[in-house]
Amino acid sequence: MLDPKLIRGDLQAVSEQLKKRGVVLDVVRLNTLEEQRKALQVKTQDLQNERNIRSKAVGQAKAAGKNVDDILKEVKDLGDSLKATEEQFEKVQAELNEYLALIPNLTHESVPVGKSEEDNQVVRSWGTPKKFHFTPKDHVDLGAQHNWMDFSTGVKLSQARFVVLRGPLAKLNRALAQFMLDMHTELHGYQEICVPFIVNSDSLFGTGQLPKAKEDLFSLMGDNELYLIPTAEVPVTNTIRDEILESDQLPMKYVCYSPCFRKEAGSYGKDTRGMIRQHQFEKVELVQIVRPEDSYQALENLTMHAEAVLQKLELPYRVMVLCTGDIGFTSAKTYDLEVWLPGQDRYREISSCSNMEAFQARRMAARWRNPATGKPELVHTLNGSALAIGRTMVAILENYQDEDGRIHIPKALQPYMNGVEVI
RNA sequence: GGAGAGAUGGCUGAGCGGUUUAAAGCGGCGGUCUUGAAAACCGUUGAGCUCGCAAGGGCUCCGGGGGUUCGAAUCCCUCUCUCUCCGCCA
Repeated sequence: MLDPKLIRGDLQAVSEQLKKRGVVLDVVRLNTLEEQRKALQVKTQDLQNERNIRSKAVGQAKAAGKNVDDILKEVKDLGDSLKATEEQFEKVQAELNEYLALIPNLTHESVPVGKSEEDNQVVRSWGTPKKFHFTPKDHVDLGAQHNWMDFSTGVKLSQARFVVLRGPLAKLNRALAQFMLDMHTELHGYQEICVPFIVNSDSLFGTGQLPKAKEDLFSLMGDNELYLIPTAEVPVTNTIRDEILESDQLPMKYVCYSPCFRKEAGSYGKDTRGMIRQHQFEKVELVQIVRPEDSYQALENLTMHAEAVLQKLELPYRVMVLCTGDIGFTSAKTYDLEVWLPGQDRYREISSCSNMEAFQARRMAARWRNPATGKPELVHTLNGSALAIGRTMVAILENYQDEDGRIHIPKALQPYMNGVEVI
């Protein structure tokens, strides 16, 4: 959510900024609603004040043993008009909030302006794509050879975009999670956290998945409105919802392993082959809660922590800065890490690291007490995948294959595979 | 799943229809005293919204939502959560 004061104070500037994202604000409607809000709020509060004063007079008159019939009649009419005004005010307020909740974050000035994925820019590259003296297979063919990666059973158990992993690949999946968690806790100073994989709508509103991306969430049947998490970002970031943190608690750095569930509603026909786009996948997520002045340095650090995983696994990748047209709803600046996939002969996204600034914090009422002012102020929140485990497995299969279709295990990962060097 | 009890500021806890503008204690912060500290004493200490150039006003919040009333922390309905006991259970 953007600062309502900013929208009120300089709607034109906000509107210009959002145009870079391809979002057109209904300036006239917003102005109209805001004028109505102001008038109705003032009127409501005046009437409430009046009611409070009169009601108190009733009490005093009664205590003094006077007759209160006249005052009572007077205040009753006041109550009626108050109720009507309050209803109007709440209606306008709700309409305004509904609109505000759908406005995306403003992008940082360093974010390149662009329309689509095509306009994202390469920031840096690491490693060189390996030359194979044979035609490399893709992960689907490699995974199928011993029935280690089984999509048809996934369909039988659930539906399309689910997979069953067996034997060495199931173990590789577990090893990767363990390896990443150890790296971030031991080398990068994150605290491991284990959270619910089912969350309520308040949490999803807090991190910005609701109301806008509701169609991409799996919801649970039952009386309560509950959803499967699309990312650990939701429960982990929401741990500080409605909190006022002391300054010595910052920065908070959490690493969390979790499954993620996404309907992929907008991706019909995209990546239908293989493990790239599944309804359920696992991920190790980094979340940082920081002071506002530290958030852009934190974004650089967090991105490097994600990169470190790829470097340890010796997987070639490049860092992209997403342009204004491709960046996510809640983000002010995002770096995507793209890993080289020989089977597809191109780079594919394996991590996304973002600074949300105060966008989520405002939705969550997540604050810290600034010692300089003594007042509660909004924190900045960041998160990034480090990494998506399914896609990392895909990258290892395709990059570490030999002519026989065997997979060599990256050195750093061997201790997590009981010393096995090849599968 | 069944029965009962409860939810009040950072914490403990009073209030159960009208000087509550939420008592009191603890904690926090500032001060006096002290070489320094402790103790004691004094003062101070919630959040959000809003009007205003400012000074300074006003409104809302006692788990969430709704209702009764001129007036609700207090009465009613409902949901959520916590605790105790019973049942079931990885």
